[in-house]
Amino acid sequence: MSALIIDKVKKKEDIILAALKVFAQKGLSNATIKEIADMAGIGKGTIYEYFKDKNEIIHRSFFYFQKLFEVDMETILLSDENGASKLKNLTGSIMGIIKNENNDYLDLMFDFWAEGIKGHEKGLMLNEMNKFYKSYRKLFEDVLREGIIDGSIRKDIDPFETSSIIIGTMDGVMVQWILDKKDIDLQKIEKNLINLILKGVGVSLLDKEDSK
Amino acid sequence: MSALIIDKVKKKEDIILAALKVFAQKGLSNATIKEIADMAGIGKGTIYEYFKDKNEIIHRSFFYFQKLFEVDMETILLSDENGASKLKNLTGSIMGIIKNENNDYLDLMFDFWAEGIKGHEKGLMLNEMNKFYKSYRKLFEDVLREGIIDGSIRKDIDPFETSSIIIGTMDGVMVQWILDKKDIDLQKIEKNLINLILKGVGVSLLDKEDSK
Amino acid sequence: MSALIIDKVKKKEDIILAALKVFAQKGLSNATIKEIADMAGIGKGTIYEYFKDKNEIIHRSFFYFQKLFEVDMETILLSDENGASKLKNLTGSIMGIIKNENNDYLDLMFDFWAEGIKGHEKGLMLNEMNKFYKSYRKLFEDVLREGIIDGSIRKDIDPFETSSIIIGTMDGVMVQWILDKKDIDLQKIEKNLINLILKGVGVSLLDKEDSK
Amino acid sequence: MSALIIDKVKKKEDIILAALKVFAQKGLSNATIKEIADMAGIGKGTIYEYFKDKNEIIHRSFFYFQKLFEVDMETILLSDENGASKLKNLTGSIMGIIKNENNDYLDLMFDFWAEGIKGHEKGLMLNEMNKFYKSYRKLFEDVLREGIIDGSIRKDIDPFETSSIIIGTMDGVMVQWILDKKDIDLQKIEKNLINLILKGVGVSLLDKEDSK
DNA sequence: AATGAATGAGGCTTCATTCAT
DNA sequence: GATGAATGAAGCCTCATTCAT
Repeated sequence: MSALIIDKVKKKEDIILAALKVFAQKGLSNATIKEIADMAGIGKGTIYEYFKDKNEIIHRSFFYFQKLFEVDMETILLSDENGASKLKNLTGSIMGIIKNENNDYLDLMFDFWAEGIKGHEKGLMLNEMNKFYKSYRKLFEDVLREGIIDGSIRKDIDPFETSSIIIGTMDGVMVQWILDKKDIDLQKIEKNLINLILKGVGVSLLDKEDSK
Repeated sequence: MSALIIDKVKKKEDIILAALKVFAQKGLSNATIKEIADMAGIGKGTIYEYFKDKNEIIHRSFFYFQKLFEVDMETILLSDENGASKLKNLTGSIMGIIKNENNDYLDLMFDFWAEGIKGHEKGLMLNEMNKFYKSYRKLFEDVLREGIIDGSIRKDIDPFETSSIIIGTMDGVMVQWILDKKDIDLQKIEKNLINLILKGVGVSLLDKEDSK
Repeated sequence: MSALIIDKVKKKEDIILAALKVFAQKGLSNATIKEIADMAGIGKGTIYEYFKDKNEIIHRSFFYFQKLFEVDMETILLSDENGASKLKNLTGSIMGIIKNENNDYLDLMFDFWAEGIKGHEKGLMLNEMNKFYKSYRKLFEDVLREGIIDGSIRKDIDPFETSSIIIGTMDGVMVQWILDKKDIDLQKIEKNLINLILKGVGVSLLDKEDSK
Repeated sequence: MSALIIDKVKKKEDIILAALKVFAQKGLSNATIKEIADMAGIGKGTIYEYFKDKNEIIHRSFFYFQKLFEVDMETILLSDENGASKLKNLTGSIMGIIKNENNDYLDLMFDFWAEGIKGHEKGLMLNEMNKFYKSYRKLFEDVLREGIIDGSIRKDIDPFETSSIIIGTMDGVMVQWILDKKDIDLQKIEKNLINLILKGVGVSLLDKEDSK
């Protein structure tokens, strides 16, 4: 009995994984139920034993997709490093997810963003996305505040806006990478990115003196 | 005669503007020709007097959309300010476009990104997007190099990777803003963003001494 | 004034000739008004100044087409040859039309046959076709009777049925010729055809004796 | 399993039979998928489970239609009658098919002829038609040669051209019959046709003497 | 008189969903 | 529970016809 439930759950996951692959190849609208069923190795009708309709598959796929980006932050946040170090580790972790992602799925980011602000159950997905971003921002915000207190992060920054910017930076380079994997080298980007976040690109007066 | 050509061009543009609105509301796939025609205030069949098929509308809309993001860089680039100042102005200009954009259209960014890497004529649009990003990166790269030479930008950054990151930063905050215009205040973001790019968030030893 | 009427008539004929060409290439249903107008070197709308609708063009084209097959029989029929000779000449004349026909049009035979027994104004065209065939049969019937009387045609044939058969023979070889002009040599066919009609293929007892 | 295959084949045939009826009534181009589906007693979409598109239906219908005209020649050809008798039987057989054909379909002859030399996949059908006619001509040609050898057919005819003519004769009377079933009596035609083929209509010198 | 831009009815086709097996 | 045959709503596109110029 319990086994049956597990099987049911397992099969739903199988279908979602198949759906994610097809969605990533064709886009949410252009993917057909037939294609998803074929990819999952089951019959077209069977899909409907596990999901109400195509929309539900999209939403479940979205939730599943989102989980792939959840980092286990505990080890980072509970370490006794200073804020700047934690920020560095956090950033590295997220870049690692993007980089290592078994990236049949990553392309879907765009589709879900697009679907989130349009689509039938717009509200549901948009809400979930915003929750996702909010928690991310909170994470970075906390680390930034910690750094301000421990003196490793500049006092004159706004932790809230800045957290938004740092996260954006990673999304943004991901976009360019997805669009042009040949031209963009995520490995190199990562180093420069952390460098930029911590030190900026500008030269201060002190830097100048430093360089004397 | 000349008037007719102008009218023809004008009408194509009208249709594209209508299409952009509908695409932004419904998504590229879900938008129907009927909806576009209605939005343009013309008959369904008329669309086909101006465009071969729906795909052509999508592509033309994309090109039109892309033009909205083209900034007139000349005044910035030809000024006699130093590289850091130019970088600041450039960033501000682009943020200005995002901010001021008559934002029925901005949502489409996601759809075009998604369509670019999928969709039927994937190659065409992807190519165009990459050209767009390449030229943007080149722009920033040149300014960064200029700054390195004039001493306003740190020597130890990689101009190519960094240009990619800076552009990404703006795309990334745009994403969050589109998804949640209530929570994200682009105005404030802009200031912090330029600040972050120039100075970073980290505190150097010199900063620390400075703060004494 | 009279010139204007003539112009009008001339232009109708131009359109019909254009229509015939397009019909022959594309078929009645698949030919478009635009194609006909282009072929006639006039505007699409102009067609409707001369014809009520596409159906009228089809019918007028049919009538025009039919005229191409009308032979001037007088010289043949009024000659003082015997029936068999007249039959031979008549057959040769018709084969000549088929053979010499500027054969962009000949293919249309099938379309008109098909349209005649279906199509919107089925009755009209079918009636016309049957009138055409009736008069042809009458022609041959009269010649056959003449031959029976003058002793050049066998007494034991049925002039009515036989006229139908002789005409059919020519239609039938035309069909094969249209379908496969490489394999079918109308020139040779013609000789054999007249031979067959007059003498048949069978060997009579008398023939046998004759061949001794 | 085997039953399923049979059912699938059976259903395809049902659809083709329905299509043939509708095609015969409306013409190939004017027949709609909806009409075919209705005639077959199934849903519009179901058609596409069995056929790729309308064109495939047309082609399959054509092949099916063509089979209706295939005669089982064996019994005729293997008989020990002479060539002339075989010719007579062959002709009678074919006339029988035309006559007895459950003739909702016969009208389609024109449409297929027309489609064959135009239409999208012109080559395919034309080729098939020509194969059909070629094999028919070969059949008659062989019989004629046989007759020439056994002395029942005149030596001075060309078997190839003549076979073409004889087949044409039957097509030709079929045309007249289809166009005007009231006026044309196939029954009577048949007798006269065989008579004409064997003896011709002309009176030879020998005939004349014979009639003394 | 001549035109061609505009139109929408109507055709073909796809595909999410149902349901009988 | 699993399936896929059947379905029809809905979308794209064509094209005969109208009509303002």
